[in-house]
Amino acid sequence: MPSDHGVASALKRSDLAKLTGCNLETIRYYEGVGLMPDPPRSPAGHRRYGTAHVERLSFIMRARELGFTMEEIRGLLSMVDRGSHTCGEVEKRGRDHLNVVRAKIRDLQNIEAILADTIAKCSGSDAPECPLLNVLSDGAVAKAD
Amino acid sequence: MPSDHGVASALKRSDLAKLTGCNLETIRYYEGVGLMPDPPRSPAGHRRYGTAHVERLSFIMRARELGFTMEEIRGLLSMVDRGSHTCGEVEKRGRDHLNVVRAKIRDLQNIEAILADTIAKCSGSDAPECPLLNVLSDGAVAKAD
DNA sequence: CCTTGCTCCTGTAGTTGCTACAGACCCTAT
DNA sequence: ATAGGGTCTGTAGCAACTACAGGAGCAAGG
Repeated sequence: MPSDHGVASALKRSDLAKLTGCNLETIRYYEGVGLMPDPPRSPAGHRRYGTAHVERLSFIMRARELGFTMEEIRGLLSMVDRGSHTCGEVEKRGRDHLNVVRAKIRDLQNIEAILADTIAKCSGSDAPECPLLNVLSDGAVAKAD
Repeated sequence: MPSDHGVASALKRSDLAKLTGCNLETIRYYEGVGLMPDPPRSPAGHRRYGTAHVERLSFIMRARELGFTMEEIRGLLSMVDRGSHTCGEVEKRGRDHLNVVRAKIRDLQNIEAILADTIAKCSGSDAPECPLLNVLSDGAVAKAD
């Protein structure tokens, strides 16, 4: 049985990584940039984590999955840390992010439409003439008329 | 009238930037990474561009607008440079890229749905209780039932 | 002719969000 | 005791640029 040096529910960095699905190195990175607190250390200097760390990193991971940037996550966390957050405040940040997500979707859908339309006109043959190359060379976006 | 040191249709880097909409520094970057050729120089070492450069950079800019990565653009350009490209080959690269674009759209639409559903449940009030924070804390994605 | 102010040159560092390595420690099991 | 892992640190790398510092050139006004 491994000693835990008296630290309650002491998890190693690799344990935290497995529990949260976060990359091992990324944990150290988040500590460096201040998203995660510096954890207590074992006498040999090894990081020891508890349930609070698991919860915080899980929060970060889920925010990441929703596409929040690190700055946005930092903002959300500091609101929660201050303990003075309101649903209205959080909602506003969520809405702002949603708008960014929707803008990205629109951009990608534009690209998708142009690519799909253009590729649909490709012969796929061994000829050098190619509608997609024409679009790239001339900027002419073929109309579907 | 500024001398052009005998270089036909000699454009300065800033001219090329304006003509193509490319950032000034990015031109130098593209030369460094080999997307653009090293241009001829004036006696004082200043870059001098011609219409071929304008066309190549325009090609790159349009590919960029369509979301092609630099490696994809490099591939397209080298096919054209070899002069041995076929429509089938170009179409395949276009299709591969289209698949990537569509995957990104799907990912973002998932995010959008979760965010929109969750935010719709926010009271927007001064209460600390917040559906969005709950999702981030628990991973519970609210159902619209 | 000379200065003023802009452009251009180079190399390098910063951005975002990680990821991966090298080389040194430490810990566990046999 | 020693072999193998895991952990520690600092640092470099990725995409794809962007920006800056410090020096040189160049065109025009006085």
